[in-house]
Amino acid sequence: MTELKPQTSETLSTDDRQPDAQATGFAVVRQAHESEMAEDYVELIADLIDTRGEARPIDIAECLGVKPPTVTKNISRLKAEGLVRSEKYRAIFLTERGQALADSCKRRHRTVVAFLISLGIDVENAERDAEGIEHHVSDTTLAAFEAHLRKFSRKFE
Amino acid sequence: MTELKPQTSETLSTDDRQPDAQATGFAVVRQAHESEMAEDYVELIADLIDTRGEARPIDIAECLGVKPPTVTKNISRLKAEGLVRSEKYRAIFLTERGQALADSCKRRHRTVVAFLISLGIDVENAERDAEGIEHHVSDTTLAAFEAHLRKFSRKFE
DNA sequence: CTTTAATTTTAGTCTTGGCTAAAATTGTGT
DNA sequence: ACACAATTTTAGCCAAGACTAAAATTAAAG
Repeated sequence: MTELKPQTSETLSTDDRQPDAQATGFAVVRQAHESEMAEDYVELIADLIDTRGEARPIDIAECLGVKPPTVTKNISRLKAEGLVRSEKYRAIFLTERGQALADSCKRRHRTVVAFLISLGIDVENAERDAEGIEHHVSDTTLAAFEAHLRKFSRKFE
Repeated sequence: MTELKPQTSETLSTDDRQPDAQATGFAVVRQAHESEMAEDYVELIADLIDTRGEARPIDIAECLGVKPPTVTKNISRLKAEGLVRSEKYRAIFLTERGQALADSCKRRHRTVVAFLISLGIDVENAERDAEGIEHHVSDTTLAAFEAHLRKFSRKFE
């Protein structure tokens, strides 16, 4: 662990990283954006299969707030990436890899939501913010969230 | 404040919101993505003016990890939105509105970074994750982060 | 002051992820 | 079984935001 210098609101350093460290940061964000679509889709597909037995494009479209043709196009990309299986005019299924991705996304999502709730944020806001935040939480940060949750839940034993 | 129902890792509800609440959530994320560019730029421009006296496209490009033509194009969009002022072949300046946006972004950014650090995350990871997270933190969540920080900093008095 | 280097802009291309309109297919009700 | 409704796909469009190559302009060096 790097030296824990307790940095409070007072100790606000202006960003003094080297330009390319900063640039790398922005690149990381841009890269995260590219996987967001895949993550949202596989997570939702898993959910729909769980709750309704199948994942139909029209339901995916409604849940995501987009139109069916958008779903068709994106599904074909996910298929090319080996995350879903699908035949024309049929419901969508996840491949092994797709299922694995869905599982880890779901876990991450639930951790972020539970974490925000543990901070006193109401469920609706927690869900909304988690949707955006979850794609940018590194493993390190996820671990910190989980640690905080464990500490938090001990208060209720 | 909405009822604080302590929901721990055990109490993990699968997402039971109505489809359009869910869809709205994804729409919110898509909308956030559209303002990310503007936020990153004005925040960086303010920073460059502070630290180097002026914000040149080539420096913006290097800091963001993109090529100069990308900066030119994006700056012209920000200009159309009334966030920056610029004349051909000259450095970039912020308008009143741009400065105000930069200020609130900077504050948000610093809060998120300080919050992650208070969780025990090292500075490098905190900075990297904050870059992505900050654009998806609602006012409600930001307030919760600040509340947590105040509580945290009391431990060091 | 003039030549060269650095910077900025223009022009044109690409991919992603939205959309509409319309065609193809599947599913349903009588 | 057939007509109508719902769903899915195709085709073609758009805007954002990245890129390269090359032209325009500004800055620096001899």
